[in-house]
Amino acid sequence: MPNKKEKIKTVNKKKQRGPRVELPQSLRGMSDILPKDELWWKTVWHAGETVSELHNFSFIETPIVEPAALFELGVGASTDIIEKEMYTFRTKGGERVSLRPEGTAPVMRSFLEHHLGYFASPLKAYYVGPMFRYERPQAGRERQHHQWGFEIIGDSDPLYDAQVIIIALDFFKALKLKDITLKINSIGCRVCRPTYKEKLKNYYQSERAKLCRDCERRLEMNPLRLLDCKEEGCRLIRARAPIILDYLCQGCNNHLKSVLELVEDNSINYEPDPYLVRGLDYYSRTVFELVHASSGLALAGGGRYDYLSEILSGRSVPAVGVALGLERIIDTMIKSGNVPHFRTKPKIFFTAVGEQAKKASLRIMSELRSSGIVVVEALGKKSLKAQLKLADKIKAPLALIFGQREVFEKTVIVRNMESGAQETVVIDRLVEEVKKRLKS
RNA sequence: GUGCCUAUAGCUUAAUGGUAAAGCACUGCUCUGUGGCAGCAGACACACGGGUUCGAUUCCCGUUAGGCACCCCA
Repeated sequence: MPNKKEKIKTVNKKKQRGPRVELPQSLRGMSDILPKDELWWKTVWHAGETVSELHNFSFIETPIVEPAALFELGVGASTDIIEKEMYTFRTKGGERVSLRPEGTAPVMRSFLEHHLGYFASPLKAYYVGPMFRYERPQAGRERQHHQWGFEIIGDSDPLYDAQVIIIALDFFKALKLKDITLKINSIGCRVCRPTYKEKLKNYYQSERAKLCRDCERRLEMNPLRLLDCKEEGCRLIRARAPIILDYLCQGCNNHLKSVLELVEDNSINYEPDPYLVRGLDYYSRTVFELVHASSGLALAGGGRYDYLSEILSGRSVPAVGVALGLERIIDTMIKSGNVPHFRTKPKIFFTAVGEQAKKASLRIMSELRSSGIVVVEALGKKSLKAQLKLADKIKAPLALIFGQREVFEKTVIVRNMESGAQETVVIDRLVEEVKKRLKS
């Protein structure tokens, strides 16, 4: 006997194993969003839609691929994002194109290309979609990630700086995400920033011998980044470094003051951070990050970009915006014990036994669905037992049982899954009866 | 791009220089038209490639992917 069994086993195994093929995997740093995370993503999308509507932001969507020059000009050719992290390639037609590393430059491009200033002034628009950066993945960093962004284009009033901060915080509030701190700074304008940069460079030059190796490099490449170094020695040097606030011009100073006043007026928990500098060239004046307390991760970042339009088109259009990192937000919510609070409709489970019943059931399910009832089935399963097991698994409040007998009687059994009570209902009244039971 | 760590079933984790075990999940049976509980049975894995070896899932190297740090950023 055992011999027989073994023989069959091996035969089956051989049959099942086809030729070995290698499944192409997803690329590094690019992950699938799987059904198990559906509720998280819907929670975020729903919060985003709600907040956008309440603030009257219009929807805009730009292509994922743009001319490489858009970002090289807009974001800044010497920034790390462009220099090392952008996916740039040639198309068959020979154009140099890039996968967008961020959303602001494309929205500005669209604003200028379609003269959206005529649509609304200022234009308030939101976008959501994937962004691409060729980086080494680690916690809170992926090569493809999703951002939800808000832009206000066409006005330089500090009120709008405050508004983008508020809308981002409203987003977090809608997600019930707590412990968010606003880190804020001004990086000045092209009048005052160069002076400060020079001062900073001079100061660090004098301390050069004590700097770490990275900072020696930063001194030449990007002096503002010196302020970011986490080395103990460099931090000590930083403590006595000139800070930009002392070098802001009158205009920038007033602007920052107004923004901070508005932030305080709205009782926003904030921390002025004179060392906050952001890696994109187009920022001017206000820059900020919204940081989650326990992880220290920036969940959103933004600022004013009054020069972007000029760089792209020669026309001066002031603007301010913010972008939220969706993967980081979901990750943070999971880690801080939040639950997805997106509400799905109750699902009722339809079971059918026997060929005839199964054939007739599609029509009945259609009728239920037309009335807005979510119907789940597993008609591929033979036994009623297996079908009811699934009904239990998805926590359906009601199961409908439709078999040979019911086909003839033109009825359906409605089973309350919690109490186990069941009633026979004529098909004509099924929608009505199901609705009645879902309400109570 | 640099450095360190990791890779066993769908998931979480064992063991082993002689091709692998468990829990959860899955399929089915006990129960031919009634879920949750239980029992039983079944299917499913050593990431890929190379080397050392009589023999490698185990040791070594490479590739790929994941984690962490740097760099930078959402």
